[in-house]
Amino acid sequence: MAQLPAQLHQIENKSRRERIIELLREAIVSGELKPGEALIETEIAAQLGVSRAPLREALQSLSREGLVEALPYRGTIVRNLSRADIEELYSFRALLESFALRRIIEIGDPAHVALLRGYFDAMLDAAKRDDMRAVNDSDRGFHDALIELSGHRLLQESWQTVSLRVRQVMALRNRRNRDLTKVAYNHIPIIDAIAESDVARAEKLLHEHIASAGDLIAEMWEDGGTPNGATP
Amino acid sequence: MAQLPAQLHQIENKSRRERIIELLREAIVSGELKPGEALIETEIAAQLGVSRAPLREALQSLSREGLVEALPYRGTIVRNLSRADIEELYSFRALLESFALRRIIEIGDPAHVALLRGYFDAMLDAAKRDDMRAVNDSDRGFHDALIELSGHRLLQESWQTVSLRVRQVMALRNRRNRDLTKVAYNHIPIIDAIAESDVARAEKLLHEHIASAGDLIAEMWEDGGTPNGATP
DNA sequence: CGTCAGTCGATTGTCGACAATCGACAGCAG
DNA sequence: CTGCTGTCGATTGTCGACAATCGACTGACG
Repeated sequence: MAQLPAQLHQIENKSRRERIIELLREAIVSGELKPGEALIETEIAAQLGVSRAPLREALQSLSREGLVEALPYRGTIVRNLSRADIEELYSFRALLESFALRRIIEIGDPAHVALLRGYFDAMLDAAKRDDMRAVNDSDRGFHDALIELSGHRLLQESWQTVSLRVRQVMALRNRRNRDLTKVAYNHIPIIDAIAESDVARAEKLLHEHIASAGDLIAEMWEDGGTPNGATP
Repeated sequence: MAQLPAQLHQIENKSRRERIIELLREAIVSGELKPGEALIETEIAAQLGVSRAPLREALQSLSREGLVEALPYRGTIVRNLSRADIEELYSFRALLESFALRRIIEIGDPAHVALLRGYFDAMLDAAKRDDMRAVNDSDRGFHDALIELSGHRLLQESWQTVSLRVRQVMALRNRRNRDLTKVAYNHIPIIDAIAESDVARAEKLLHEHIASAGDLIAEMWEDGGTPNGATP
């Protein structure tokens, strides 16, 4: 089994369905497709050059993930986000991340802490360049890592959904320019608490960190659509 | 709009897909379809008298729920459950129910407590008749209610997945006959703690309640298949 | 003018047939 | 006997056409 030139990449061999899922998912969480927007199967299928079968299966998946809402015989729309949804999202997010954090401290691997510090360094670096995009990416990396390092697969599954919706919310809000370096430095006490295995303090800090982010967004949120209750 | 005779039921008007989902889901969580078993599209479609299109969409959903595993071009099998899966399942379950419990206490509605007591009464009643099935149903009702009463939709979504897998695990284990009335009475201190708004105590009791149930099952679990790691 | 049955276009739900991919096995070379 | 290569059956992935359902519109009727 001769080892071929190392620069050969694995070729992409995903089904149409999977690629459609990723494509639509990215369009939704990036805000390109806005809440309430109708996803008409015939249209999208034609646009992507595929038949409706794999497209329907993709929409089915997105529906399970909660990114879209499928109304029987009436179509599929990008799910609306009410202020209550935002609050639920962030409270649930705090729950999941707290759990991950407890497990990480329980494991107590110094390499984990080092990895988290790595994300902080990248975040701070980006903040100094005032590169908001990079700051957000590092921030996401940090929080994703928190879940990943917990080693809890069920948690990771659940996190995916939550994480996607958080990205969507962040893409949709009016971006208020806070002091980016300040945002980055917010993560340091949390990492320190983890390093010191201080569960209570780490949990408290993380909870505040997430809650304040959630409140900030919830406050400026205007219920565009009527997710479940109406204003008739 | 004349009110028709009250004994008229809403007629079932679900798509084939939905009915297939429910049917297969029930077959899996009841243990009728065993972990590792292959679900061949052509076979099942013929057996149910439907085409493969709605069946595939149903399998897609079950795959998202984690009840089955879809291997590209190689078929779909009922997901295997390792001992590690059981432990993850119960630790996550404890997390979700604790969260629900905190919210219920925060809401502080006496009607909620009354409802929970209702489930306990039914459970105790069934236990005295030594009706294991009814005890399990009431137990499930109690824990489902806990989630429901929290009023947190995202939590409810997440719970569905967890709840289904718990049912599956309970259906698959060798049923050890414990003292049913003892099982029922385990719930009383939790309800009392909720009634007294004692978060810490309620949470501690609930956590123990779930952990002991999980440990009991995990101990007697024999890793049938090799979910992710192998014994070659 | 308001109400209600009937009709219509748009869209989703379902079907049967065809194409693509996989693992297993047979056959050949060394 | 060992290892590689090509073929085959089984199964999934995809397609285009048809059926079912919905909301909006129309128009008659009180």
